[in-house]
Amino acid sequence: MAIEHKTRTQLVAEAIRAKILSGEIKAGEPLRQAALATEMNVSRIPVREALLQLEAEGLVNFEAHKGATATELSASQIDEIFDLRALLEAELLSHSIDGLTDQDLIDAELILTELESAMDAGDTHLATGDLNSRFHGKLYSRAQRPQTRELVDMYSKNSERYVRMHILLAGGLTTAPEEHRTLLNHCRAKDTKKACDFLKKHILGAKNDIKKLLLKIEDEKR
Amino acid sequence: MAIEHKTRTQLVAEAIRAKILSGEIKAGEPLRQAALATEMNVSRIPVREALLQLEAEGLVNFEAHKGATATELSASQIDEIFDLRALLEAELLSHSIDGLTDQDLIDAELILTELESAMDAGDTHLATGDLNSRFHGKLYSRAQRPQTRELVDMYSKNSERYVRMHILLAGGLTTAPEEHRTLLNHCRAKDTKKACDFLKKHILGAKNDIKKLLLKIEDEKR
DNA sequence: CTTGAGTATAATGTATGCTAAATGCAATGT
DNA sequence: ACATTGCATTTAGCATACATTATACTCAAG
Repeated sequence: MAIEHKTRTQLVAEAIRAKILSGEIKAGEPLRQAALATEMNVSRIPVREALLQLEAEGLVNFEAHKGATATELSASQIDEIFDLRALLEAELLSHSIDGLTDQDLIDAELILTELESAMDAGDTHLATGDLNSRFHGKLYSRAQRPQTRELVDMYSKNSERYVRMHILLAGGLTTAPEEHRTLLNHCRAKDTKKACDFLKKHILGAKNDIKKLLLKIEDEKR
Repeated sequence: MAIEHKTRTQLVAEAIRAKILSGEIKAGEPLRQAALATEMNVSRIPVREALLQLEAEGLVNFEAHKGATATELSASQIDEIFDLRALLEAELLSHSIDGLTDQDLIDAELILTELESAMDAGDTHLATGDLNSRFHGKLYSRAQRPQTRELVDMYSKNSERYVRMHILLAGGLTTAPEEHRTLLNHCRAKDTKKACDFLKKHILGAKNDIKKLLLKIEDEKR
């Protein structure tokens, strides 16, 4: 039982990350080192290092002598990221699907029902952020592709805020629940091709919804 | 013409990166902050930040309170990285190929002949590091997929040392030149499917060569 | 009124030094 | 001889202080 000794840098990074993902810090907003430092009772050094880390995660843009801002994803960037996700997640699934145990599939189904009841209850926060990624993650859990997994997690985290925004503004991805069921069934049948193709469609479908919304917002800015 | 004002952090990062890629710093070797700082006549702060950046690039492992080490890629990690490269580079090429101009193709061919004469002259350094990636990069140049491109560049940089090691130890990838020609011809013909499939094979072939070599080395360690 | 140089100010970048954690070694006890 | 505890040394983490860069503002010239 090793107790975790977290460095201030890690704590600060977690705090800022949470703020960005929750929307408390909006896209494009500048992140002042001094302000964050005093707010969290640390010096600017750990703040700087945390920002550097978040830049690697794609949540922050760091420009020399100009400071950091929360990244603002344009419609075209969303487009590309979701294409990447479709590609990478299908790859992961293809390597994982044969290794999925009965228990894994049961677990995935449990997560699904939990997700559905959360959505019925109107809990968009849990429904999108945590449960959704846990469902997908469960399906990828047997892939034994740590680097690919890391990429996928990074991009899904990064697009999470936009998915959530979309659900709030557009009244929810009402198609998602059935799609998840279909995907799960393909996995049960160990039908790799169908499962991966369907997964790609699932992700690209979400992309199109979100992109439409973003384009509308970008237009309205003029 | 804006003059570049590079921060010390950036300079240090470049220096350390070059040392790792050139093999001057070997995989697994610890990177002492104080030593690097005095060596480069800077304080430890820019060194720390540079190491953080390099960690994001996958060239360095950073463990709290224990320090940084140059990453050591196992055979299975090489395996995964090259699979990713095959996937991502094919994706890039598929988005770029239709946009390639005649001039692009001429440029690519010029790079190829330069590469070939460099290899004939036994210049493995130039041949692998720079020219090879410039050839591939030219083919991807019209993709308009900046994030994908960034990933591809990252992974190819990261595996560069292993490719070079392979060339040194195994006497060179003698198949590469003809393969590059074939790939270029498919691009000229705008035959997206053939080109992408061939590119994947090209990358996966290199993977297998390098993996064999790595497995042999890993065995010899016992 | 516009434009441009110069300066003031605020933010980032970096050095120095202190604090705290991890590692190796020695001493002590079994 | 071995394990274990405590100390010393090394190294990383962090705070404070200073240097440098970018930017906004002023004021003068056209």
